[in-house]
Amino acid sequence: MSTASKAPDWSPLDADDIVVAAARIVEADGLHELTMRRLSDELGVAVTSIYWHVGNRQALLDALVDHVLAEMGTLQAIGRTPLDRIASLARQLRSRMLERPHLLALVHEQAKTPLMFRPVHEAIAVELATLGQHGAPAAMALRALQVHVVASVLLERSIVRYGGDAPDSFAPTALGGDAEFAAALAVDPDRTELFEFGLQALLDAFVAPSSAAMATAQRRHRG
Amino acid sequence: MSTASKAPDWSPLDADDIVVAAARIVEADGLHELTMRRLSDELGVAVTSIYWHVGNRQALLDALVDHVLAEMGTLQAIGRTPLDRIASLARQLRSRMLERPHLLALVHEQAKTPLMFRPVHEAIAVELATLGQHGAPAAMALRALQVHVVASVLLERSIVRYGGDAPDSFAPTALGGDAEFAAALAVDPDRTELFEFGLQALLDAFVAPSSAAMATAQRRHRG
DNA sequence: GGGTCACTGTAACATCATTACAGAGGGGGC
DNA sequence: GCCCCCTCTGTAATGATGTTACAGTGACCC
Repeated sequence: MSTASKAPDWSPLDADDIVVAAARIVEADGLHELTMRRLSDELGVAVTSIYWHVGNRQALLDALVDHVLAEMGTLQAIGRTPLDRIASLARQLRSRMLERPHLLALVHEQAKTPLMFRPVHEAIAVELATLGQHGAPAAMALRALQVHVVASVLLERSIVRYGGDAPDSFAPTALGGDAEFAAALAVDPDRTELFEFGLQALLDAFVAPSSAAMATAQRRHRG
Repeated sequence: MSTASKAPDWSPLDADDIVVAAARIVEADGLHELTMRRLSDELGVAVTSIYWHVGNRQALLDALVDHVLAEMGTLQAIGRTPLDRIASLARQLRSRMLERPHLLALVHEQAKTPLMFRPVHEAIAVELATLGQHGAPAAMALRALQVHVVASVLLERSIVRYGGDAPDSFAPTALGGDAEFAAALAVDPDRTELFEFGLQALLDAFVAPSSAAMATAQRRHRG
């Protein structure tokens, strides 16, 4: 029926054009600036055209989320060892998410945050299998990585938006006089370093089944 | 001047009453249900009274965030070893945050997420000092815990809201035929177990300075 | 030429945050 | 008493938002 492009020589407004324009607005000025009127103004059409093409605002947001998720594509692992390749995937995903903070906030608000892990989901699963991880523990490892990557970016954006008037500082007396500790808490953390710390802790837990794996194994036996 | 309570016998509407009522609305029905009209209706006053007492909506949200943060109070460590005590603090904070999902979302939207770590911030810092952690590495450890606890709750809420029609599943062929792996990914994860996995990985990294600490140390040397 | 389909524009409605304005009630100064 | 100010409340308006009812407009088909 309407599968062909129908020769739209006069005004080729498509639902996709609307989503792209909406993504540009959100990425530039944030979600609260995405209003139906501004969107129609920017596209040079009437508001009702937006509604005709996408339904309503919620449908537009849904399409926007799908667009963002699809745009992230699939990432390629880099490195020789499986751990290196997993780490490279995690870092790439983090970078890509940090590039679009407003769209990230949108996806989170629409409760689709877990889907942002998709670009690396399968690749990391393959690496975990190569690493010798199997069954439920491998699924746990994959999800622990997901929590760390996605959630740390989420929190990192919040820290950046917060601006940070050194809220983490307090007198070193409580720390046994460790002035260096107190000083390190007073300044902005190196967020990349922080990300790497948690990432390496997880990777260590994968290869060295120390107390982490033990605890979950015990819990699994009891449960 | 107006420090005394002024004998308000006819209608003792206070800014605090407004914040409490707002907190109740948000906790019950979510942030989008918190409208100035509904708030004034629920309090039995006119909408302008709200404005007179708290200024505007943003000021109300700020006061609400402060109220929520103050209400969380300070948590008490439980356990004999420092690691046990740190873990208990992390678990308590997580539980407390999970109890108020809507207020949690509010705090996050207001970019105050990092402040939610405050109830355990100092207590964990003390435990880290007891554990022998000092200076910048101790600050890094503290912040890594902050990221894991706060952010994992944030993501967990998103997963719950998402509902989950098993988006993490794919055919086991990609996993070398590990059907158990694929099956574990198809069902809802045990989120408490997932939290414990990441927590234990971090605690292990604190006491066993393996590749995690090594990597950050190397980066510190180069940087 | 008439009809239908895809699409656009005008103008309205309800709801929201916000505010200009006019009070009401009491306390203090005369 | 009386007047004024201070604190607080209510009425009614304004502008922005999402949404929709309704009327077109142009192209295509028979």
